[in-house]
Order: sequence, then structure tokens, then C-alpha cells
Amino acid sequence: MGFSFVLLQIVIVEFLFLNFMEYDFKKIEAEWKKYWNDNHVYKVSNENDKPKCYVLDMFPYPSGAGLHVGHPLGYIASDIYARYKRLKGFNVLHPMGFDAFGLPAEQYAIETGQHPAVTTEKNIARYREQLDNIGFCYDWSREVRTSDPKYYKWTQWIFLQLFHSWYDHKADKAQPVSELIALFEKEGNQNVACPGDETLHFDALKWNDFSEKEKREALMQYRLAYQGYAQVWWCEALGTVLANDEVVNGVSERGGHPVERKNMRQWFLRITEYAERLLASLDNLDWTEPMKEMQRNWIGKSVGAEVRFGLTPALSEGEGAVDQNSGITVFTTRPDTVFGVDFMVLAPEYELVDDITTEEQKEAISQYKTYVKSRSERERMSEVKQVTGCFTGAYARHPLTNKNIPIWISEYVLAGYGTGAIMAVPSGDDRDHAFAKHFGIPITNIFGDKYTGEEAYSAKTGTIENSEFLSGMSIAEASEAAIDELVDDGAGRRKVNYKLRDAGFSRQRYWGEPFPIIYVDDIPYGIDEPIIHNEHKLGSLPVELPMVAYYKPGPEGQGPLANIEDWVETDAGERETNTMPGYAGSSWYFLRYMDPHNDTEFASRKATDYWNQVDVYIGGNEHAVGHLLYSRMWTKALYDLGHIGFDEPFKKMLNQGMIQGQSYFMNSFMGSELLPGENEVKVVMISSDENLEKFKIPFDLNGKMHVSASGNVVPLRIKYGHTYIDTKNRLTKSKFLEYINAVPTGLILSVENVYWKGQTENGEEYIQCSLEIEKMSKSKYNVVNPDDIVAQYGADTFRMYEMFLGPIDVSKPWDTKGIEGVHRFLKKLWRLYADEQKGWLINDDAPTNDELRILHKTIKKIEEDVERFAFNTSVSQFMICVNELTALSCHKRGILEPLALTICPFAPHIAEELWHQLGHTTSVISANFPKYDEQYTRENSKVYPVAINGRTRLEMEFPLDTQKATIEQAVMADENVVKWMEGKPLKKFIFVEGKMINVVV
RNA sequence: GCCCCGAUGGCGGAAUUGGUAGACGCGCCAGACUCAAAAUCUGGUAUUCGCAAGGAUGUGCAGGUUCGAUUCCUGUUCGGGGCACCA
Repeated sequence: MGFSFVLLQIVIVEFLFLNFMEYDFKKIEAEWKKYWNDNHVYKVSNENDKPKCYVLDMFPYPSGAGLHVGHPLGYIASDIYARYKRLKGFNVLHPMGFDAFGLPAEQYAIETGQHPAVTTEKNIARYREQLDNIGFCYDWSREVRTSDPKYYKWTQWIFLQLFHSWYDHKADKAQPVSELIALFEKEGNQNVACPGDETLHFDALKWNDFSEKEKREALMQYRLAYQGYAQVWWCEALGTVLANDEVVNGVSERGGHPVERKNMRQWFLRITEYAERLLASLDNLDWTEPMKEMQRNWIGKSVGAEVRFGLTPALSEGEGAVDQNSGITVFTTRPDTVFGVDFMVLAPEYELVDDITTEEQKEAISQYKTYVKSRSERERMSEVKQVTGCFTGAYARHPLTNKNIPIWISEYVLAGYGTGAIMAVPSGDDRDHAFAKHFGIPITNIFGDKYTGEEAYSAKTGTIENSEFLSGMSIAEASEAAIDELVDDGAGRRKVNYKLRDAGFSRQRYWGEPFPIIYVDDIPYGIDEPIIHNEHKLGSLPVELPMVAYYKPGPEGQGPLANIEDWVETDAGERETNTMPGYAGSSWYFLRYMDPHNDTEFASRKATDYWNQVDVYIGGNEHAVGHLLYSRMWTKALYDLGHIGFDEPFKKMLNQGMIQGQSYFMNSFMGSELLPGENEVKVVMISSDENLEKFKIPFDLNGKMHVSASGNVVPLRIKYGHTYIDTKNRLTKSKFLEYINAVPTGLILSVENVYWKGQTENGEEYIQCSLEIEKMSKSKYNVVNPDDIVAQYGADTFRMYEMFLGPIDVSKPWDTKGIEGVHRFLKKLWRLYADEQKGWLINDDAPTNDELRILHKTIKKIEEDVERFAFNTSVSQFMICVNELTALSCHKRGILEPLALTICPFAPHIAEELWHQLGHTTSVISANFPKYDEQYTRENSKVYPVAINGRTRLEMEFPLDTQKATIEQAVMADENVVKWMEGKPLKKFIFVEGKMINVVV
């Protein structure tokens, strides 16, 4: 014992002496993080002569699971870019904050009683710690949190701007509602079509006669933030509205209660008024084409016609008659098919349905509507093979032929889509065709031979037949002619339709921004309006979210705020009890970073003019249409109203791919699972079907089988599987024991129950497991914490490894295979500067040409790569550079000082350490990025691949400025070329300068 | 179902504008150093035929355009993301 203690001491002493110049990333990283923090190295000023550059990350939602290795992928990329730009002489704004309102915190509050503000605070602290650990150059003095009253004060303020605005199509911009009122007083609304209700018409006289309520209701149809009705998931048992996410397989995720669609009064943003501008200005953005394409598709502009079908006399006469004016208007992109209409389909929610349904059909229609209430929009759109519907018994009148057209309802027509009604042309549309076949509705053929009777002819070529005056015309001609005729008859008009729908802006939740709205006699007013502000002194923002003791929903599906009577009731009236959705705060946060502590404005005009648009925005493409579209709309609205000087928020947009998790499942295992909160034992059989057969597993052992919907046995997930599984996806007996001891699985697991698949090379028994790539998420137990990686290898290795994994925009599973290589590279880099035994190695010898070539090529490559965001190839180049310099035993300051600067954006800690070791006293980030010298990057000859008939056969070297004729002569004279030509005559000689030579015979 | 993306060695990937497919790293194999191990270094490593020289094949699959295709076009399969209240 004593002996080995002495030995240990010797070893330690030896270790300390011999390794004093070792690459000690722990020490280095801790030291420089402290230095950066203490010296405010990353603080950015709004006053600066340098050109500006705004590099932004999508801010995270601080979830309880903490940051996982997938989050930093984009952050590292933007950090590299920000540091690079700073070294290149830009004043770089690179901020970070938190999207802190959201459903999960509230859900957690419901379950545990902890206030969302408390858990959010805690989660943010954790995120901050994890982010700091990676060494980002954020200016934390500019941090924003959407749940901070100082922040959401301005979210509410912007909401009020939208509430007090309308979209003026003549000026093509948002204008204050006050101007609209002035207009109405003068001439009514005859010159400003009403976006919310096309049937709303009034003159000045009528307007002035309107009551306050009527006026406000009319204005509501114009406002950019307005109230309307929308369907939500209503869960009777929980007494609450559920998010789409919380509804799984048609029942509530919590408790498995039934849910149904319910119409509720909601706030909306009239984003549809911006549809055309959002579409048009995409062309000028430096976004990826797929990203723009997704937005275009989401906006979904289509040109066609609106066609009005009248109702048959039977419906509009006699007792219980339907109003003669209430025909059915449809939108169609194919007016040319109007003579092929065999029936009409209304969305089951369509208002008129109950009025027109005949006595005989009432029961059937009612039953069908009940069924549809249980269906999500997604299901209704995607399950196309399943045809459902119901006949109303009523008929419409075809506007051109006067024929009776049966009116059906079906779930495949969505209420919020177009007009909520379609004219069905079975011979030309697949779904209409399937519907007609299914219900035996006779089909009119308007495509002649093209329609076979088997399937619809939906191609957009050919001529229209059997269609009166349209017969023989091409589709384009027929469309025009049909629209002209419909317009003449007063039965239709040309129409541009957008798939884009107004954005629902209400949530029946607690943890979100309260609306700055008070109802006076049931009329909603902004709290900045005189009736509230002057008379009741309630007008100041923010409307703070009150503390609550519990998070139960309010009466009739209202949010929890409805329960707080003191808060709801004010002198002026009742407060709005809904809160704003998650995207409210995130729609404008990039503006707040520019001037985060401003108490009097959301951001000063000076600050927004200086920083202007975000130069580079990096984030996941799951936000391609949601967040990015809303931000664009808010920016345009703020621009229209004169608050900012630009109308697009993000000049350049880059997507980061998702880092997926690796989940492991046992394929051959038998055990039993204790159901959560119950004493019931569920048998979990984990096996391939062959094993089920083979071992005749008693299904009825102690309880139920764990069987999926498809009837297959569900494989058992191994939580945090990556720490237990070997390289051949096997769980060995010892690891299995370790697993069941360490991880609470909720299972009764015992070794006796295990069916061992076989034995490993070492003779150990194992369970065969399978690997699945899934989203990295806490609930899937496949999350990898960056802290663990940083602790083991350091932040610089982690940063470079994430970049080395591949292009940032590609999704890939997380795998630590290969991280060693990157770590080795950094150690090798270090050894160019310092030797573990001999210490500091830098000398002032003059660099050789070879060394200079390596350096300058590297600088050039890094510059090109960073500018095009190809960081994976940068890492490769650094490796090549270090390998070559190592081979040359280069320890020269003239090479290694610029190299330290070049690698600084990627590995800032080691760069800072080396920079200071080289004798500098200020931060490496304040230095200048080295410039490459072309004389070292230019080659003067090229080894050309010579191909015969496109197949590379040999190589020949020529000086770069050699003429084609000279090369041709030399190539044709080469004996190898002659051999490969096999005596055939030369057909063509292709020479691409600097690339290749091809001899065609 | 609709929209968008992807598929290249055992693995992550490279090939930037249609011009030498497999850079760089991991893994694996062999060797050096070492009492030994770790660390480090050197060489090899797409498949296939061949002792070798060398040849043939090869970028999910089937076609097409081209002197030349991982790259462009058409179709198709599989995987991922989004589809409007998760963020």
C-alpha cells in the first residue's frame, strides 16, 4: 500500500512536469471564457464606424429537457460566421434570447403545480449555462425573453397597431383605422371592399346611422387584428381546448378522452391581405429556392373564377324557405369544366347545410356531421382512399344549363378553404371521380376519348367536349370563354384565390401574452383607446400576466385567466381572457435585439435604421412557413405604418438540418411492464414474430400484451440506448444488468425472463437490438447533452466536430464515432506550437515557399468555405494544413500566427490561448483575418486527366497557359493514347482548360 | 394525400459552374516505438477478376440528354421534415 502510494506520487510529479505544455482544453477553455466575460469582449455598440453585420439564430424555446446536441448545430455555424465577419472588420450583432412562452411549461404547471414563470426561469438558466459552455460570442447584454413584461409590452403594442390598422389596397399598404372611419363618414364603404365580409355594403348615411356597436362590428371586418370564429379541439372531459399536438389518435393525449371540433370566437391576424406582397417580395430574398417554394405553396395563389349556383325553386319558395339570395358560391381553377359539373359538395360545417337539408335526409346529415366533428383536418385531407359523404336532398341550379345539381356534404371539402364549397367535376378530378363512383352519381364526360370512365382525366392538355359553346376549345380558351359567359350572366367573376388563411391568434391558455383588450358592452376596445384610456386610466402597457394559483381552464373553454375575477373585471369592462400564441413574441424579436432596453419604443428608429435587416438568419426548416411568414407580415405592417425602414426581416436565410437521435429497441426480450400509476402488470413481449412462434409465448400470462394498432408486438425501447449498446447493436448480459440497475424503466425486468439471442465473441450472452433514427427528444430517451461531450473533449472539439459531421443543412443522426479524430487534430495543431516536453516551439525563421503555399491555400479555402457556409470542408482543410505543416516540422511564427487567426472562428478557445502565447495582449477576436497572397495559391501547371471516349485512361501534365493545339499535338502523339484509340480515327478532341482532355474516337 | 428535402465505401461525408468519384475523418488491417499499455507515428483500405502488370463494375432503382452525368430531365422506391393551436 505504502509502496504504491509513493509510486503514484512519482507518477503525478512526473505528469505535472512532463505535461506542462500539454493541450489542456479544460484549463484553457475555462480561462478564456472567464476572460471574455470579465472583459465584455463580445459586447456590441450601436455607434460604430465599421460596416454592420447582423447574424441571427432562431432563438430557442427553453424546454425542460435542456439543450441537446442538435440545437447548437446552427448556433455554431452562425458563431463561426459572426466571428469571421468580426475578424473581417464588421461591427457584428450576434444576439441570443429565449422564446419563453409556450404550452409545455403550462402543461408542466398543470401536472406539478409549479408556476410556468418559475420553471421557465430555471430552464433558461440551464440553457444559458449550456450555451456558455460551447463558447459562443453572443452579446448577452442584449438578451430578450418573450415572457418578460418589458418585452411583451411591445408585443402587445404591436398587436394594438395591427388592431388599429386596415389594409388599403389602393395604396397597397396598411393604414390607420382612423382614416377608414373618416372615409366611411364621407362615402361609406363603396370604394373599399370589405375583406372580412364581402356582402357588407353601406353608404355614408347608413354609416352615420350605425350604433357604436354596429360601427365597431363593421370596422372589425377590416382590422388587421380582428375577431372571428374558428374551430378548435374541444375536450369536454378536461373542459379545455387542446392543441393539435395534444390530440393523439382522435383522443386527448392526457387521459384519452374524446375530443371534437368546436367553433369559438377567436382573434386573427389578417395575413391574407398581405398574400400578394408576401409572395412577390420572395423573389428578392436570398433564401434557398426550396424555402421560397414552400412559402409560395403555402400562400397558394391560384387564378380562376368564382361561380354562383342558385338554389332550386323548391328550396326558395314556400314554408321554411331559404333566402333566395343565399346561393352557393364556389371557387374553381377550372372554369372550363363548368359543363361537367354533376354534383356539388359543401363542407359539413357550411352554414347553409341545415337550412337546405330535406326532411328525409336530416337524420343522415346530422349523423354525418357528428362523425366529421371527430376528424382532424389532416385526416380529412390525407385519407383520400376512404370516401365518405352524405346527400342533403337539396339541389342547386346550374348557372349555365339550369339543370338540377344534387348537393352533397363531405369531409374532403374544408370549411376554411376557398368558399367551403366546390362544384364537382368527376370526369376531370380524381377525388370527385372517386366520390361519384362511390355514391353512384352519373358522370358527364366532357373530355371525349380522353376520359375512359375508369379514372378522371385531370391533365391540363387537350380539348373540352360535350360542353355547348366550349366544345372543341382548348382548356385555356374554354376557361376564358366560360368566365366571360358567367360574367355576362351575372353568375360569376374572375377571381384570384389564396390558400393562405388568416392566422389564428387566440389561445385559451395561461402562459402567453395577455391581450391589451377590454370589452365594453361586449365590444372589444384596445386599451389605448379614449374610452378606456381617458375615462378609466387603464391604458398603460404592458397588461401584465397576473399570477394564478392553479391552471384550470375557465368556464366554457375560456383560458385560465377567466377564473381571476379581480383581473378580468375592470372599471371599463371585462378583459380579454385569451392569450396570444407562441409565434406572437417570435414575430418581431429580431427588432428588439437592436435596442433591447428601450422603455419608450419597441426599438428606436435610429437603431433599426443602423442594424437594418438581418444579414444572415439560421434556423430549422420546420419554421419554413409558420414563424418566417408571420415575421415577414409583422415587418411589412410595421414598415407600412412608418415604424421601421425596411419591409423584409431576413435578407439571407439558411436552414440547419436536424440532428436526429438514435433509439434502440430490444428485438428479443421478454419481460413485464408495470403500467404507470396502476398495479396491473402488462406483459411486454419483445421479439420477432418467429420467436413468438418458436417459444409459444403465453399471451394471457398476467395481463395484456403490448400490441400496437397494427397488431404487431411493440419492441421495447432501451432508454439512453447509445450508452449500453455495442457496435453490433447488441445488449450484452452485463450491460443489461447495468441498464436495469441504473435506469428506472417502469418495468419488472429480470435476467431469468430474457431470451438470449446468442453469444458474443467473448462468450457473453446478448439481446439483439435494432436501431431507429428518430427526432431527438426527451420523451424518446435518446437525448445527448452537449455538456457531456464538452466535458470529455472540450468545446473546441465539440464545435469542430459538429461542423465536420457534414453540411449544416443536412439532417443526420448524432453519432460520436469520429469525434476522436477531430480531437486528435486539435492536439496535433497544438503540437505545432508547443511540445509537451520541450515547451514552446515557436521560432522566427523565415517560412519556406512550401509552408507559405500551405498557409495561403488554407486561408483562401477557409474564406471561400465560410462565405458559402460550408464548414465541414473547412475542417478538412485545417486537417490537411496541419498534417502538411507537421510533416515539414514547421514551428514558424510567420506561418502559425496567421493560422491561429484563421482557425479562431472555429475553435476560439485554443486560438485565444495560442494568440496570447504568441505574445499578444488583446483578444484574438479584435485582430484582423489574414489575407491570402495569390502568388502562393496559384498553380502554374496542371496534371490533366486524359479520357478516351469519356473514360479516364491516363494523366498528362501541361503548363496552365498551354494552347489547345499544342496539347492536342502532344496528346495525339502519346503512345498510350495511340494504344487506347486502337487505330480508330479521331472524331473530336475536347479540351477544357484547367479541367480535362477527352479524345473521342 | 399534398408540399419540400435527401439517398455516394463498413460509417460521417468530398467532388463549389456537367469534366480524374470516394478529399478529410472514423473504423478496420499491418507495422514502428514500449517490459507492457496508453498516447503518438508510418503504410494499406469501394467492389470484383488477376501472382502481378492491368482490366471490369460502381453514386437508391429504371430510362433519357451529352464527347462526358453523383451533378441536368422523366418516372419510380425508400427515408426525413412540414401541413395552419408543439416550438
